[in-house]
Amino acid sequence: MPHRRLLAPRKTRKAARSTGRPPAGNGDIRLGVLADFIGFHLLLAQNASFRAFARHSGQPDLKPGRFGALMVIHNNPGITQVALGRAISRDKSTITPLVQEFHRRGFIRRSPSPVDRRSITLTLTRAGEAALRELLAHARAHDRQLDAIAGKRKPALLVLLRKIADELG
Amino acid sequence: MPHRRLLAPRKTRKAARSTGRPPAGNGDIRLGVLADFIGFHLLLAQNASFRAFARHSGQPDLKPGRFGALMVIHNNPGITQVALGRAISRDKSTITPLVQEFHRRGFIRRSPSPVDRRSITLTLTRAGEAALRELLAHARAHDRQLDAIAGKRKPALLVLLRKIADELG
DNA sequence: TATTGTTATACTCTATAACTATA
DNA sequence: TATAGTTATAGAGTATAACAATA
Repeated sequence: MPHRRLLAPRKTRKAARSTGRPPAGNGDIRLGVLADFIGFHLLLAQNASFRAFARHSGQPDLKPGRFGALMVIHNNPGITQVALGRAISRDKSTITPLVQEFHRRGFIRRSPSPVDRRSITLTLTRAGEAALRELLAHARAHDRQLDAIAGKRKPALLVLLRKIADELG
Repeated sequence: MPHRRLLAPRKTRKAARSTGRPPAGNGDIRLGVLADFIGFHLLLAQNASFRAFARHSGQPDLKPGRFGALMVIHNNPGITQVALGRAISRDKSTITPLVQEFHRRGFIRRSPSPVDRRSITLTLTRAGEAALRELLAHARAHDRQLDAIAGKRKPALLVLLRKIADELG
């Protein structure tokens, strides 16, 4: 169902990040029919997973959306800004400050496209690759927690999640 | 937010995956090691579920966060603003404009608490219950799609998702 | 002193529209 | 005409801090 954030902000601000958890004390709240909705539990699980990752990633500087962008640049070196925007479903005007931040931090190289002088191609620098590797290490450690919870049901779980993403997307 | 969408919605993804295209011209993006992460698929599934719900809910007027709040008030009539905030993990300063909007639209009644003169208790009006019912109908229809995808594995899926939310939350 | 609700303010993320320089 | 990237601006959602009333 509801694809609404019932429990947690999808990203926490600096102050809230120190605790990393939503305020406690809602134990006596009744959820009603929501309790049987797959979508609702999907939401809760994803939020918990995200919070746990943010808590342990130790990269308070690298904001939520940045990870996916780094990943896409890594896997698609030479991608243009507009293509990056399409890949992560963001408008080009949203990409501009993002790549500016990456550039300021020395994570990417911006080179004029050899084939289209309007375009700028993006590639990760050594520092960018290193930052991504570190994030990936945290992501792997985090996913090992999830693996431990899923146990031998992991393949079945992945199949279901993939089906949901494919058939509903 | 939905959160970080790493993939464009399916319709905008290009099908052509065959010949020698430039490494990254458009939406044909390679995901790399993320592909085996539970957390990543959780994210995609939740985003897809969210988009599908938003697409079919046909309630442009009722903004995202509002549904969960209505639900909580329905299930906990007489709840105070601070308690509502805790239930949906929002600060009380975020709740104020939310309840003001509900009140303006005739969805809730605000009565002074009989036991604590600092508090205001919230209950849904007829109109509020009706609005919630309509949203619920959409939510149910949406979750039936998810049920169809999960099939007889639904109970096992819910168990896993609950475990993830509990142990990581 | 602590808590409830309100207000003032600020920050993040996002988009649209207008602009430029190319195509 | 159309597209790539930048800039200006706006809106939604959230939070912190300070306040008055009350506990």
